[in-house]
Amino acid sequence: MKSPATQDRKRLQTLSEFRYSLRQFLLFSEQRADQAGLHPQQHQLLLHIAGAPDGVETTVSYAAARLGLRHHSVVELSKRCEEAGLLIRVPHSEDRRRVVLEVTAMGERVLRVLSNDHERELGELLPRLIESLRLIENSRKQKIGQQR
Amino acid sequence: MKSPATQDRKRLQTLSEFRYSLRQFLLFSEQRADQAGLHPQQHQLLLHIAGAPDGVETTVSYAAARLGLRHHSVVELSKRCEEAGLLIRVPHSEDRRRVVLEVTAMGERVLRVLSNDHERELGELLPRLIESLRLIENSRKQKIGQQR
DNA sequence: CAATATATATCGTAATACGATATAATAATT
DNA sequence: AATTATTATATCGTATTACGATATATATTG
Repeated sequence: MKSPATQDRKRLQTLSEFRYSLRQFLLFSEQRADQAGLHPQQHQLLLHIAGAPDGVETTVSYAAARLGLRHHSVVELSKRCEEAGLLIRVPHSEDRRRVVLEVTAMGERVLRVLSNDHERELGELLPRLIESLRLIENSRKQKIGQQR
Repeated sequence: MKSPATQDRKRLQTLSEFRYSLRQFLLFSEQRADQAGLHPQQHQLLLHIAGAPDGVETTVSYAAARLGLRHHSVVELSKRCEEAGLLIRVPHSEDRRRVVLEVTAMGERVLRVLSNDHERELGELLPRLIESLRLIENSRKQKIGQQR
């Protein structure tokens, strides 16, 4: 059985590996967005609007929740997207406080390409990520077991 | 069999869900780092230094590669970390161009807490992430199948 | 109808990674 | 050994962008 110090080292190595894989994916994502002429956050916003669950109102607040940003950050982001012709900001028909975001035809075109790329890349990344996650789970359980 | 449009929608929904889970994890990570008194990037840097593979020289360049940043960004980041007492910058004994980064005892203490937290959180997130990835894989294969 | 809550918006600021560039040290080439 | 090329780190100014603080408008509740 390995010494606790060695085990801790291994656990850090696994976490580091996981973060590295994650970062690789995010880098890939950023690059593809750039190549498509979008900023990464613009891409994400489009995705969450076009990929909202059926029947959900895609308001600024909804997007903020999905992106993990404050709403006023999304106000700004969505305006930049509107300027870029990727989406339009439509006042809500009933509640006039709200603004509904809708992806334009052009936005959809770009998003389609990006989504295909991302699915492909995730397919490649999948084994690495799952392996890292599995290792993390194992070493955690092992550690907890020892504590008793 | 579902219409292509419906399928596309589903695929976007899955990708959106995946990004959401990912963002949740990253938010969690940021918050924990903050609570521990670190900036997120400081945490990541520590992790990649302390969690480097055995025998690797943890130079600025190494860290840059792992973090997916330009080296000069890591110069700045590592200096901020040094000021915060999280690591020290040691000139390489042989190659005097290089600077080796070493985590301090304090840095290790903080990192240990954060790593435990992250392992726990990843344990919770794991099923969601894997499920998303699996769905992405499936819909991708399905789509490719249809193209023939 | 007043009070409170919610949704979006504005503006100034701070953080930080980057590009362009510089300096130093090592390696390669002749 | 001298010259050139490459590698590693460093400096500095800049641009992006999300944020906090705050404001405004609308909706909801007592």
